[in-house]
Amino acid sequence: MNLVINGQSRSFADGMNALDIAGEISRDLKKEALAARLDGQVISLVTPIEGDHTLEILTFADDDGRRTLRHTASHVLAQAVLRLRPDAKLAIGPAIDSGFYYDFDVDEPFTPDFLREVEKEMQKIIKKNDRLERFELPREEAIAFCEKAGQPYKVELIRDLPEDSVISFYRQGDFTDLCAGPHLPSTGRVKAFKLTSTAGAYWRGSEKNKLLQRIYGTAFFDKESLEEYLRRMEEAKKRDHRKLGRELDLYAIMDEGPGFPFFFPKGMVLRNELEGFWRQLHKEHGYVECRTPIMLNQRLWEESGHWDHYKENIYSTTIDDVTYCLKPMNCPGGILVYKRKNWSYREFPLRMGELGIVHRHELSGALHGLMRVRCFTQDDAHLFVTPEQIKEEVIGVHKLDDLVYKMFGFKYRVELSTRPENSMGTDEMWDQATRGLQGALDELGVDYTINEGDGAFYGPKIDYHLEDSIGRTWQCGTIQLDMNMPERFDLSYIGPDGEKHRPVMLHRTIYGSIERFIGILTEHFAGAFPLWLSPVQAKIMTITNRADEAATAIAKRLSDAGLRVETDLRNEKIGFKIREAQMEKAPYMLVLGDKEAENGTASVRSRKDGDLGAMSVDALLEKLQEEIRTKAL
RNA sequence: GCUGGCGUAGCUCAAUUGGCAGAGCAGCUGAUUUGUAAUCAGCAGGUUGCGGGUUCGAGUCCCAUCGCCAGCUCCA
Repeated sequence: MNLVINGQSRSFADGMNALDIAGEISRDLKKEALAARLDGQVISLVTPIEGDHTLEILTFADDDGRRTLRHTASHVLAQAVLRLRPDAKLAIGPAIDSGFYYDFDVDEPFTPDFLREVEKEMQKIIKKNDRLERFELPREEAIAFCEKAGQPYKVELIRDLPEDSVISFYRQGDFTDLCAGPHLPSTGRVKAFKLTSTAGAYWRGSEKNKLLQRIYGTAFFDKESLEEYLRRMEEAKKRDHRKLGRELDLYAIMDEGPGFPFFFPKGMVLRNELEGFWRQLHKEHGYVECRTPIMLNQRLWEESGHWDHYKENIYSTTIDDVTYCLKPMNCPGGILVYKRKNWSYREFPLRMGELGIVHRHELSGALHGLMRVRCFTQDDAHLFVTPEQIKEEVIGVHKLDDLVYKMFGFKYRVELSTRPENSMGTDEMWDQATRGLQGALDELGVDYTINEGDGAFYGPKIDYHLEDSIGRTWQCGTIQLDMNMPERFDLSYIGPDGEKHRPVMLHRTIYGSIERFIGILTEHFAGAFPLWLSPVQAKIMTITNRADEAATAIAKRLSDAGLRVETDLRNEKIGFKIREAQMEKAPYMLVLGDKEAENGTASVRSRKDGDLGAMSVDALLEKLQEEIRTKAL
């Protein structure tokens, strides 16, 4: 047979497997091989190959290679748990980005001590190095096999497979599991793993189903990589925005208001800078701004459909027999602003922004620092457009998102979410709206994944996800296409034909929520914000109190020029002052002693580059202002 | 909301089988006038989340409740 491997064509004997072939290429590759990709399909290293194909040997560096290793690790985990708890019922056990998990139905929840026992049992299984053998069964036999094994969840999984699907199992020693594969050739190839945590998880992800016990773990190709990963996770925890928010005196959430963040003076600087930039950017891109009340009567929310679809998340209060709702979204308010007058197509697209404060009663267990709160400010905007303008406007919003995220150095992931079950509107509207969003993404050549059934109740949406310090992703920007609200509120504009037409509404955010975005920013920069965002941009410190006057003068000069400065005139050693300023992550430290006081300079120290030497105040001011103007990272 | 874990000084953490609530940092006071990541000394700081209970005695054990953490669910 002829195989093209990494672009090179070679001949091998028919029936050889990828592991043998890797061995012929190099001894190292054979050691590192985890799976193979044959004509694009991932296969096991021990699957015999015949005929002419394109083959790739997959190592840990490849997503599918990594997944194969971790998937096998999850089987080893399940095997170990079954040995220790023979009555455990197996649910599912996939590889995930950070490792793997397995869900079990057990009477007693797992404890941390039990995890250590499971790890020991896994070591034994790995040491024994059992082969993983694949076999297939016809549907009815597969069901009978799982019923006999006392595995009802597996039976349910098989019943849900399409009639004609191949049902495969993997056996390793005393353990067999329903699984599509592929897997490593034997358990001994799982060399470096760790069980990291336990958690409850609902069967098939629905809270209506039984709560199962999940064990999370991770696995790497070698011990060093595993330890490196665990070390990195420890480091990342130091960047947790909840910790930095307190240490840097930016913001906090107190027991008195779960999910309702406080912003301290320094945190307010971040908010104000972000909002100021937002206003400037939107002005440049043809947006106008409005503000709508944070509380409006219940009738409005009934009319908009929020009462039916979102009631359990709405805070309300009744006064004078009228129920008022704290707005969970800005759109109905924006719609009232639109409806105040008649519109011509000539005024379209109408782009109306609002930094809107919304309240949502999120489940207590879902709250997470600034990332998920119960009160937040959306950098919202509603675009009222003609159907013909949809694509162009979506493209325009995407470009704004891209510009903002890139400016901060964020990588982002795009998802297109389609019609959910509990939704309003006709199939036709949804089709048209979804096609509109998809068409714009395709035209832009954006990579995106489709999230079936995850749209808003009034329309499909494009979501932008950003990562936190430990790799969890959070939705920030969103573009939602809405043909329902205009219908419900009977919105119209006058077209070129002089007739009334229905506008299409786009709801969109870029930061998503100022609070969440600040959380992400804090973690992204580990609290060392770029100069333009830094709460204190320059800290001016004296060596002796003979320099106090010069320090105060420089502080005034910089402050008058619009910079945020603080002075440290305390009678302390300069090393001590620098240490504090460095820990406060002040981007610039200006040291003033007798020399500087005499010749009117400042010794400049940068947070990241250390001592930069003496500079005149003019030169310094110019340098800082340039850095702020360009929003340098 | 659910499952599990955890709540001790502003922060990070101690406190033996139930037996006198403690340390470092931060804070305050005093001394020190110092050249690029910690000067020294002293003082103060607590209804151990809140409420019940068991006990001669509870930070420690039990119940309830609030909050936090991880995950699930949900979502900007």
